[in-house]
Amino acid sequence: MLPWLNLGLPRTAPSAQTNHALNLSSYLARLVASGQATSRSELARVTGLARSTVSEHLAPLLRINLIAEHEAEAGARGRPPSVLTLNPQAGVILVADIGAARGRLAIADFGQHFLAERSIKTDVARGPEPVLAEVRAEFLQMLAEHQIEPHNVRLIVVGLPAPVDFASGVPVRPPIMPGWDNYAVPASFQVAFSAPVLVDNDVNLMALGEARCRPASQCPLLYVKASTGIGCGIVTHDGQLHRGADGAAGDIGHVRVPGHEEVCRCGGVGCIEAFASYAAILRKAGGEGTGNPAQSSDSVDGQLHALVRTAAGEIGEVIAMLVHFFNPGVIVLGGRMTQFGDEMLAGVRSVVYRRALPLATRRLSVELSTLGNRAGIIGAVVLGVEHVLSPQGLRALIPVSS
Amino acid sequence: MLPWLNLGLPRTAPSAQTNHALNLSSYLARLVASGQATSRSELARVTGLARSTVSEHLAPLLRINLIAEHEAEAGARGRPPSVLTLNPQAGVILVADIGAARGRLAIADFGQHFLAERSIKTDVARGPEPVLAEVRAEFLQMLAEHQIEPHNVRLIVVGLPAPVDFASGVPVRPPIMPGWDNYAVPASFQVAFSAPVLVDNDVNLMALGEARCRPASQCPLLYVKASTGIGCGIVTHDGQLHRGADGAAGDIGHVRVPGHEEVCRCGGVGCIEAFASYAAILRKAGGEGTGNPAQSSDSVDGQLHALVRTAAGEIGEVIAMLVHFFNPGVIVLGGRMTQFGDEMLAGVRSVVYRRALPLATRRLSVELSTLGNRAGIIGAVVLGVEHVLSPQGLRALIPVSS
DNA sequence: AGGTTTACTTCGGACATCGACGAAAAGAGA
DNA sequence: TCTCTTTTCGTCGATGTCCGAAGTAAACCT
Repeated sequence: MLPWLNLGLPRTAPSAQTNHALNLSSYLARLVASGQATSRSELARVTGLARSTVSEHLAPLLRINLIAEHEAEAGARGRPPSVLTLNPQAGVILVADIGAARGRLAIADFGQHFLAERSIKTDVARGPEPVLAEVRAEFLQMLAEHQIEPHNVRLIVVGLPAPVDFASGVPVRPPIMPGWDNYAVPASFQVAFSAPVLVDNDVNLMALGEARCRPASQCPLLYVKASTGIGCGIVTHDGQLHRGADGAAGDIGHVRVPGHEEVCRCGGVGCIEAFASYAAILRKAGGEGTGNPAQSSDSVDGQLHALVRTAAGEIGEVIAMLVHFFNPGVIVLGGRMTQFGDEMLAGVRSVVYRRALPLATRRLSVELSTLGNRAGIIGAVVLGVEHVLSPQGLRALIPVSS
Repeated sequence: MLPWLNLGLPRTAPSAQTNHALNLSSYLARLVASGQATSRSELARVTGLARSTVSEHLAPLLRINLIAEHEAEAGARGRPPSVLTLNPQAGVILVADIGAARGRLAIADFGQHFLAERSIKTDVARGPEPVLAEVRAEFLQMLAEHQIEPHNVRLIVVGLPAPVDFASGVPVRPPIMPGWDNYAVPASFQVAFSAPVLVDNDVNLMALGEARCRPASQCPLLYVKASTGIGCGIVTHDGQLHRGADGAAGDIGHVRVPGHEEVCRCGGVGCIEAFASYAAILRKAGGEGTGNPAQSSDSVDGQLHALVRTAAGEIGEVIAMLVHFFNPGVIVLGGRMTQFGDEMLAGVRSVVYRRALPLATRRLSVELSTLGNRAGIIGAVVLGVEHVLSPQGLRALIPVSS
């Protein structure tokens, strides 16, 4: 006799009928957005629904101009379909990937096209107000340059180099951002825009971007970023970001590695990011400061060469452990350390394949990021589009008439 | 301009209408099974559906006798409800938690009551045929003793101390089970029973059992088992088991810890389970063999005391790393190491709370398993009940008439 | 005995989904 | 050029799902 077991129940009953129509509309919109279907007939084929049902649930999306249809150039046999796309005039998403020293801002529409993009200097140590004020100003300027009315902004997505409580959009105990703890980032944007604001950890956004640019079968995916710090983004087998109980998941920079006594900015000793991060390598290589030490691995001098190899190996040790624990399908390496290219990749791979069990590495692939320093804003666009096209997001757009 | 992004889409369209009714019936059945609702009115309140809808979708479940209703003893004001329970006569689930040296078998009904339970000796090194044959024989004997017809067995759930490909039910490259690699465990049971067979890693089942015996808000949950080996089961924030890309997730026994050179049975050097597992401690404590060295921490002599403390600390180091990476809401310690009780708990806790970042440990609780050595069979029953009551499971039971 | 409360069933209406039919718009072939 | 085929799209009735209202049942309270 057991106590009652808490069976794995969804939090909400299926088919509360009020939002069932929204679920279908949302599903259709996401199929169109992902390019898996471009006409009503194709949607019917992909979903298995009747064409009439598809048309019915497409109607509200066309009515609010979220989806546009235009004539297709013919070429096939029968009547040419009316091609469905997300309407570029439906509004834009503002995304900001704020790093410790630099930030990347962009404007995207729901069709996942970048309308504008720029990189700015940020110094998060100055505190939230000046940094966010500059981001807001840059956003307004970018909008003006492209003649986009601010009220056409549907959503703002911000990535921060800190643990973030995603539900409230608030950084929690950031180790490197004095003054940001519990700062209400969404409210800061709502002085200039009326759109909702999503805030997430920057590495989470990069992981999401990489995951969505690959076949879903590669999940679970681990994105490891090595720049000033070392962090990790986790995408589970069903494509969801794993943020952990407190939004602190993936914070592997302060894992202790043996044999190193460097003092870390977190106050601890022997943290991997105190030894193997890009910043630490620069320090050891002779304090070249902000200079760019390596454009390609050919120009790496001997000492730097050795430092990168050792650091990559230590990172590989940690990754090998994560492979044991999490057994991902693919590991993507990102951050400024990937400037060292094959040096970095080989260093990590050799340790991972040597250390981890054959079963977990048999089909594992370890790769460099294909998105480079745009992974953050791409992931932010993904998060934004998925949010707007989610049933909850559509509820805000579709009038309650029906 | 991006390539098309693979937005996070569910693999199947919502509302294919053919199984929509099944979804609702499944949801109702699971609510009844978990004890969250015991009458039609209560179901209506909990789900938000109309009472008539509840009755309608309950009907097929009553018709196939999966759910039974009996008169309630009165006591409240109005008409007493007809109490709904999972019918004990609906059939049984056979569960087996097969360990390296001992196995635990049980018969349970869908109401999550254990009808029979016994422990047997197993020696998995003898290969799959003799071990599974004995399990089958024991099952048949247990059924006979309780006068249960073998054709009333609806499902068989087996836990094995090996990585398992859950979809096919086949162990893959087990490190300690010679001859089991790719052995078709389900087929082995189908010579005696006609029921479907689920096979999973034993630690996964224990993690599932612990997770379901706690409020869902404690997820994500990590279950760490330290016995002959060291393993870990992962339950994500939505209550799902994370099995990894190859079914190898949680295999943390072969994480390397610094400062130890013990040779592990996996062939590596410095694996944590070669140093800090229960078996390793017994070896070091003087090779007492199969004797039971500690019934309570009072009887632990000084040397054993120190060994346990050190081992718990090393396990704590690994757990601290997992906390950094995964940020769980609760960590449950299980396995034979928990015989050392508070000694073990204190050793792990002290390291975890000292090592991990405050953010991730602020609300983290580290606890001993409350289910003890029954966690495996309890988790197996959970997996079985959830499988039978899932929409797919119900489809097999409910005739296609409607 | 009658009122109150709670629980369950039945029934008709509102809505969703489907399949069938027909119209529209292209190319293919006579 | 005209007709046939092909593919797409819209419309309409049939079927099934879900809801709310009304009615019935079974307890307790006064």
